[in-house]
Amino acid sequence: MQELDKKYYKIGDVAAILGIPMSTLRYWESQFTIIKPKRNAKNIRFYTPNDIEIIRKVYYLVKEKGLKLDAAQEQIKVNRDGIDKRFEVVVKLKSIKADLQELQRAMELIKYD
Amino acid sequence: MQELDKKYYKIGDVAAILGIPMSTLRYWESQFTIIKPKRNAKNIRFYTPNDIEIIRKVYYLVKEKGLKLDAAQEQIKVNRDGIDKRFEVVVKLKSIKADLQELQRAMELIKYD
DNA sequence: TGAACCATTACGGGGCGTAACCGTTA
DNA sequence: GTAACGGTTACGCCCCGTAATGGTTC
Repeated sequence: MQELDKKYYKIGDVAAILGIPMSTLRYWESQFTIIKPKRNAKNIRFYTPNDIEIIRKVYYLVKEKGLKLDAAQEQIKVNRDGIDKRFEVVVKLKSIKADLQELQRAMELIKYD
Repeated sequence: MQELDKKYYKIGDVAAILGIPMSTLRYWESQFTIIKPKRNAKNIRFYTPNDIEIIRKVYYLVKEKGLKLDAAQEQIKVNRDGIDKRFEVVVKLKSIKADLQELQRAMELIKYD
């Protein structure tokens, strides 16, 4: 749990922040499995900053790129995978970099043979 | 112009090949700028294999991934860019590979100093 | 003449909100 | 009481074909 996630927003706050009607936020929540704000004992929604980021992505994909809701949700999930794969590539490149540095050190030694 | 593009298909052929009604092919043609089959003097559509490939991508994006038509067209254009960028990376990696091979040759020479 | 093509239009289903209503809590 | 929240429902717009119609070519 990150520090950022300690702050919560009510639906009205989120609507104001993102410029999206509350009714739309509720509708999206009914359609997306990835939008799941917490609730308090009185059943009031509480959104974390992470929830808001997800909704921001949905807004971008649906309103600016014209994806259907299903497709948008799928895209968000796939994007996570994409990020993971890019991360793996970075790890491999760092490994290669280490090998090259090792090679460089070896060559330095030759100089002073 | 590639050899493949010398073969042409009429709309009924394409409909049979892809399992898409002719009416849908005509409708998509009216909605997409990237679907432009040639016409003969009698105004009959003639699709190249490349046209068919584009339509196949549209089908995949619209029917299997659930994108809107606009979004599907945009995706196909973006994908071309993506392919171009991947190609650029390959070029750079080949350049690096050549450098490394040069380095390897240099080290071989040291052995026999 | 029938089969395959053409264009155009009107209709229908589904997706996507949203307005409207009523109830509850602070 | 009023403002902000909750849920539910019904309506409406728009997207996406598709059926229907009538015309042309082979």
